[in-house]
Amino acid sequence: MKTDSPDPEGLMLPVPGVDYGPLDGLLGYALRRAQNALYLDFYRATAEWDVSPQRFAALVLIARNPGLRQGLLAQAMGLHRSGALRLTDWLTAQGWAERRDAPDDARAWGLHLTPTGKRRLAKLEAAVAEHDRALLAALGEQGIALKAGLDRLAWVATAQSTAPDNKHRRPKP
Amino acid sequence: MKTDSPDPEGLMLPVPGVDYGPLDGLLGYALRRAQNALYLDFYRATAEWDVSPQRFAALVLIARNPGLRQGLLAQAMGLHRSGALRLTDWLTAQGWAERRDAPDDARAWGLHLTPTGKRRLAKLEAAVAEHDRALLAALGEQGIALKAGLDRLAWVATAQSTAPDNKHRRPKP
DNA sequence: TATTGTTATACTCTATAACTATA
DNA sequence: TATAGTTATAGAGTATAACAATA
Repeated sequence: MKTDSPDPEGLMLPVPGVDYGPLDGLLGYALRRAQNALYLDFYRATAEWDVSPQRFAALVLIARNPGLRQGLLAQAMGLHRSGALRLTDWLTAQGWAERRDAPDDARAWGLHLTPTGKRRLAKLEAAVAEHDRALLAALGEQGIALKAGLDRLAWVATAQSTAPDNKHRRPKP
Repeated sequence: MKTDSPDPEGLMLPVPGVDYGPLDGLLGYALRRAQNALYLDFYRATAEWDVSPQRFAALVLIARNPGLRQGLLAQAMGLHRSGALRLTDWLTAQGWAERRDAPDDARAWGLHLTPTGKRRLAKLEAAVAEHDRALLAALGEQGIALKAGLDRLAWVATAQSTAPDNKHRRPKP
């Protein structure tokens, strides 16, 4: 018998012969498909750094806000404190970032990139920017409109779910 | 001392005073922010059914393609076989769906909604459709363009990452 | 009394690998 | 020999809860 070979997982391609019903018309499903594709493409474009999109975002935030607190990082990324801790642990273990004492609060850390991290991030940022440019180029003028539409959608959906007459229900508390 | 109360996690709101650097300009980051917001809003709008967006998609696929194989479900959703198994386990355990013998292949299952599942899905689909309509309404004519842009982006990003001159590297194999 | 970060723990999601029973 | 599904396991990711040190 043949031992299972790894399948090319993750590609959320439309399967011929399968009826997607209302999914094809939903904004939310289109968003998921797009994010799935973009996620895989991000990995391809940044393979040599082995950094997930989320970790990339954390690196940029630390780089642009030297001394950033873990708590603020969590808030900016929509994470729990403990999530920011794990994230920071990984970044420090990989040599990207380091914790230094915060000058004004003995409880807190200030997060900083290491010199190595700065050097690596410069190249990684360039690769990500190039990746994004390639996508925008392929989309043409639709790309600009898309970006604007996404920014607005984030705003609208947030307004909708935090409207005062709506019950808040977080996923699986 | 006060025992920790659960924080309102998951909202990826821009934090005042934090510099997001290049993130604000990236298509990929805009996509992530939008999906984050939409995800939370989906949960709010469908709270009484306790079904995630992904499980909702599975239900629709089974409903529109009675007798669907687990393997095809996996393919359509970009999952591994074992992922479709877990998903199906959950759907059957909750009374949404059931496995029946496939008429033409003794190895395979045919997936079907239960009568209860059909009844529940009708209402859930209506709630999701209404949720989507509300978003589109709030976006105005930008919404139509956004939907089209997302469809195209999924296509473009897929083409980019599956181009013959690009190395395939799946995330963390 | 509240906040920052930590530890310990648990649950979800999703993958890999090896297995079975069919084909 | 290949395919459909299963089992067992492992690794992310992210949450909760209780805690220490500091504010």
